[in-house]
Amino acid sequence: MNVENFVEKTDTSAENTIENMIVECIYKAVMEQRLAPKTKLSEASLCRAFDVGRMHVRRALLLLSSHGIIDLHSNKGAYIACPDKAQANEVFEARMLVEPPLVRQLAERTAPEALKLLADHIELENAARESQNRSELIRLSGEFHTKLAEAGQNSLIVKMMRELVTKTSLIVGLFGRPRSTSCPDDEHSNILKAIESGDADKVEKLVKEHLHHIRESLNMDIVSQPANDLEKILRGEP
Amino acid sequence: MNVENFVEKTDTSAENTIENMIVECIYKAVMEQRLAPKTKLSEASLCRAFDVGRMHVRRALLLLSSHGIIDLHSNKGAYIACPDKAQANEVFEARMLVEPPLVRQLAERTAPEALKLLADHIELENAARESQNRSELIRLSGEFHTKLAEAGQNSLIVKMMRELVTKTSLIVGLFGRPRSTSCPDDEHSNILKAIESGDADKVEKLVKEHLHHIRESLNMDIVSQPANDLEKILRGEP
DNA sequence: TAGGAAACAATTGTTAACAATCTGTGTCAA
DNA sequence: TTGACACAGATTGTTAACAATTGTTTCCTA
Repeated sequence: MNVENFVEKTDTSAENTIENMIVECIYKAVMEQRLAPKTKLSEASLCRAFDVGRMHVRRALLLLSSHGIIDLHSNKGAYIACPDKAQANEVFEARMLVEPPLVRQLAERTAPEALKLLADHIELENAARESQNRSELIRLSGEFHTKLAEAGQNSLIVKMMRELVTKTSLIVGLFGRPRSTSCPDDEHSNILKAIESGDADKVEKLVKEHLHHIRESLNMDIVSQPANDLEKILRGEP
Repeated sequence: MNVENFVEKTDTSAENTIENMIVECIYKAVMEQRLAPKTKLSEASLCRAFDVGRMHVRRALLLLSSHGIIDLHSNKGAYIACPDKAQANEVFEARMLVEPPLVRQLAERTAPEALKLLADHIELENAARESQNRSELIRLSGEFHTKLAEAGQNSLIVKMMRELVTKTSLIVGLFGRPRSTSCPDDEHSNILKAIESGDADKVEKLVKEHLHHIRESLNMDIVSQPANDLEKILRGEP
């Protein structure tokens, strides 16, 4: 039997663990702004929601906190992260640092298949926009930037972009105008066109502008930080 | 009493947890190349080493694996990551993407205090080089790049650089010439000078060259990947 | 009635026992 | 000698009970 060759078949970094499943679900919920900052994620409720033991939930929470998506307060529980102005600025600074060279590299050399995936993704965005599926559109708008990273074929960059984009979702939810989606309508399409035309300077400029637009659509000076106690007083949130 | 203001004094993201302590120690050991790739980190031995319960060890291992520093094999244990050629290339690609814009930004605007810290660090490197303290020099050489990120004041970038630099340590340990330290002697000093002189183009070029030098000092085609069983057969490693 | 202490409930943190899996060794038969 | 099989030991994965902390309610007193 040639079983030897298949050792580690199900094993090697399959990442199909329960913990990762929970993490993925919460990432997605945050991306769709269905989980707002400061929302409490109690262990018991997560156990029920995913029908798993407390151990897996706690491990998932640890991972999420190490990614900065939630905050773990000792003896008090896990809460969706609520970035303040300074942290929001850090996220945008990091994106301004990483994304321009990333797309520049894409313009210089990218496989046609990767470009096709990006084009398909933009179609999904358009469809969601037309069907007025807001949460879907919000998620897809963010994911476009993750897809850009995926086109770059570097799993480390992809991972970092996923974190940054997810945090951006939190920030837009906090500081954005009520009905705004994080990305202006046709800018993604223009970015893709610039990549396809191989114009590195142009795409770098477009991406910088795009990030600026997102940032400028926010008002970080608002007290949007829902005052912990006030919130509880006004509405009876569990 | 104005106790209200001091709520969360000891709490807010203090990060002084046992898990983080363990993670820090292992990071440091990897940076000093005292923990070689494929080294097994059994739960029991870590419990003894740090004198903590198994729970904390397991949580620390989970964090390390999510950072890509160790690999967790189901039911088999935790092993220091052993990057293959492809993964090593990803690390260098990511650094080539992030570090040039990072130092460019430093050249454009950096507080004098931050530059002082970098100069002090280079002094430490020189001292370690002269006193032939190899493991210290290896760690400091890597940490210089982390300090560059710290000078940029962005905790997200710092975190990413720490991961990248630590993985670079693993890679250099695997593919590097036996006695080489990861960074050529005086290049750090030249980089700092270029930052101080505010010459963004020059420092970007120097950093790119620096990364190229590190990469070129490696031979990734060697079978350095210590065959799992061979290693155990030849030496009686615990 | 307001303030505060005490009991209670709910939630998180920790430990220890148990279950499942893997590793290595020794025996036996071909 | 080689291979298969079974058993024992060690290691990891899981569960459940227990401890500790927080938050809330109740009740008593000034």
